[in-house]
Amino acid sequence: MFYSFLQVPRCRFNTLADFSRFRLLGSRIYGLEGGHSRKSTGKPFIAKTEGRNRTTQNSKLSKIKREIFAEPSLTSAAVNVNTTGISQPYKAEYCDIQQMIAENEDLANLVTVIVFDIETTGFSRVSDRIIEIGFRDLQGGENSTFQTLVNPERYIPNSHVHGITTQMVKRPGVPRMGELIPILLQYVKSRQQPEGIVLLVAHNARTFDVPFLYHEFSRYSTEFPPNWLFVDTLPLAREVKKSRGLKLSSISLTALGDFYNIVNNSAHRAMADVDALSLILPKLTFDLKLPISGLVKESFRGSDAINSKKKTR
DNA sequence: TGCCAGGCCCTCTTTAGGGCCTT
Repeated sequence: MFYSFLQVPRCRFNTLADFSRFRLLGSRIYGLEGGHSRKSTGKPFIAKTEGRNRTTQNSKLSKIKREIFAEPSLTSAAVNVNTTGISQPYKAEYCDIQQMIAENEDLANLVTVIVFDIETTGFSRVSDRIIEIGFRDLQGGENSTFQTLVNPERYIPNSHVHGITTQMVKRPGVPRMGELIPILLQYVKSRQQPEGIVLLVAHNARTFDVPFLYHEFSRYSTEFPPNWLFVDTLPLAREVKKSRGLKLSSISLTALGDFYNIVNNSAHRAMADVDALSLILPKLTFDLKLPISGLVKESFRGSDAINSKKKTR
């Protein structure tokens, strides 16, 4: 029997419901069960506490994962990470990751899966800016989610899309990107396993979220940490639709949510979309019979998304 | 003056073009 790493009957991840929350700052709480509001948070900087102590949970999780990934097909031998287009400085680091994976049969214990989403002032990675981010570590535990508005220091022309207004992001306490990056790095670092890798998952990550994030980091002379890998769920959804012959009119996040009966009352708010994708991802990996080693295989570096060129045919 | 995002995928294609997906 084959199961997705996120959808195993034996494995109950206490990540997506029934959690209390810890707020670093702010009063607005987002959750999967209670729906989401487009109203201003007023104090936009929020982290959550979710359920149990993470150490205890990790212990159980590790045991479960050891059971899940005991199958030969899920060992590191199956991992074949594509290094095409990787710049030389990154290549050495990337080889280190490959070596690390190859030397560890217990791959799952090395990988932290974080679903993320951004809201922006528009589609141009060059001229537009990020105005909201949301992150969720699917392992759950304390402070497993991270979300905040971001002050882009400019007018927001597309409030009709996400409900985020210029006034909202100009409030005191809303960080600018330069202030947020160190905190974001610290958040991800706090979630990863020692010497582990992080899979950051987003819908249309390759051509939207990752390039946007990359350019924002570049503006502040910051590079993605070498242990960050990205996964785009758009091609996964495309593959599911193709291989299973699903009658999906679209593979947008909204359409996928509808298809899998996932309620999202605040689409186009970062954390609401993160929560939706957090529920869609297990469905996709299950349908594709994709273990975590498969997700690693599907992953790419941030620099790959920037350096890739349009295919010539 | 005109443009104003860009990469992937599909097909009525491959020496191309249009739709999709993200905000």
